[in-house]
Amino acid sequence: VSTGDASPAPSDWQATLRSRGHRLTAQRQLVLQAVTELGHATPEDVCSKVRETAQGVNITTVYRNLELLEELGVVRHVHFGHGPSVYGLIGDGEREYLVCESCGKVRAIRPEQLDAAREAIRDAFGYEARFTHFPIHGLCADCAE
Amino acid sequence: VSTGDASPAPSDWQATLRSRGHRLTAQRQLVLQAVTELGHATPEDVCSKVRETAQGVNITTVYRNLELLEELGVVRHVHFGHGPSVYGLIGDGEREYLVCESCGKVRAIRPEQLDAAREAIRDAFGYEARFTHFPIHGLCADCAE
DNA sequence: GTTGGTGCAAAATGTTTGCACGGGG
DNA sequence: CCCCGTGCAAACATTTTGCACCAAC
Repeated sequence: VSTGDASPAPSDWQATLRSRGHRLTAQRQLVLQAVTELGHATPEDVCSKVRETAQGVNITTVYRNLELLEELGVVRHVHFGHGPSVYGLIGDGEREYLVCESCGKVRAIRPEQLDAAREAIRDAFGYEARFTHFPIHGLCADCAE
Repeated sequence: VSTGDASPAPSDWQATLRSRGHRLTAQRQLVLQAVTELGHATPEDVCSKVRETAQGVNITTVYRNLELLEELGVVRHVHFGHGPSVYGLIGDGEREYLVCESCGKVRAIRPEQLDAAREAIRDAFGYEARFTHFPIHGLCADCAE
């Protein structure tokens, strides 16, 4: 392979799809394209984006395709607060998140930046912490003053 | 005062309630009693428990009283996963939580047990992390093997 | 031509709101 | 006797499910 990437290559997901007996549909491609272009998006956001290209697409289809793409390891969802899930590309690696409880600002970081914290948690509790699905909540530097 | 407690004393919330123009009702007391007895409970759980004593109580009333008791600093809610919020007493101090993504087990810990992790996060990002509202997710020792 | 995918409607789930009545202070 | 709290119904927001039809392969 030319890329040293651990996650599926940009079009490899289509092969995985097929090997599992799934089909390649326009909606499926549009949902992935929407997530790619939007960066972080709710199912509602994705649906709106998809409809710019294909009018009749139903939100149900968006939910079903986001779920499938997540199973394939192409996208993942995060819970930033009380609202809807937010989907994003995995692409060149996972991200973990810091969310400020006061100003709501979200900061995406690379997992290795949290290794010290993860180690402290592992040492104390034997837990291997992951902040990809539920982010770290707290007060950011600006709000903590 | 006889207790050195930072949070309101066991019956002090009633005074705070009154000072804010609220009233002491049977439902209000029963909701708090239910949370106390259940330890960790969803609004649905609390409602069922309350109905063991007073049949006609509506879940709306439970939601409204949980919200009020939270404003008063008597209870708080946590999000353990995709389901409903879970309420608990604050009583003798806050708790923070570790939730295993694999087996679903929840471990409650005292905030100071996470001080090393909190310090690592503060050093790296200037964030003051709180795991009271959204817990730490990951793999517990048993599931990480 | 199979059988998986889609659209639509409806249900399920968790929570909030509007409103008239009743009870706490 | 005022007005906060309650019960009830309905709305709301997010996600899931059932089913007939359509389209990918």
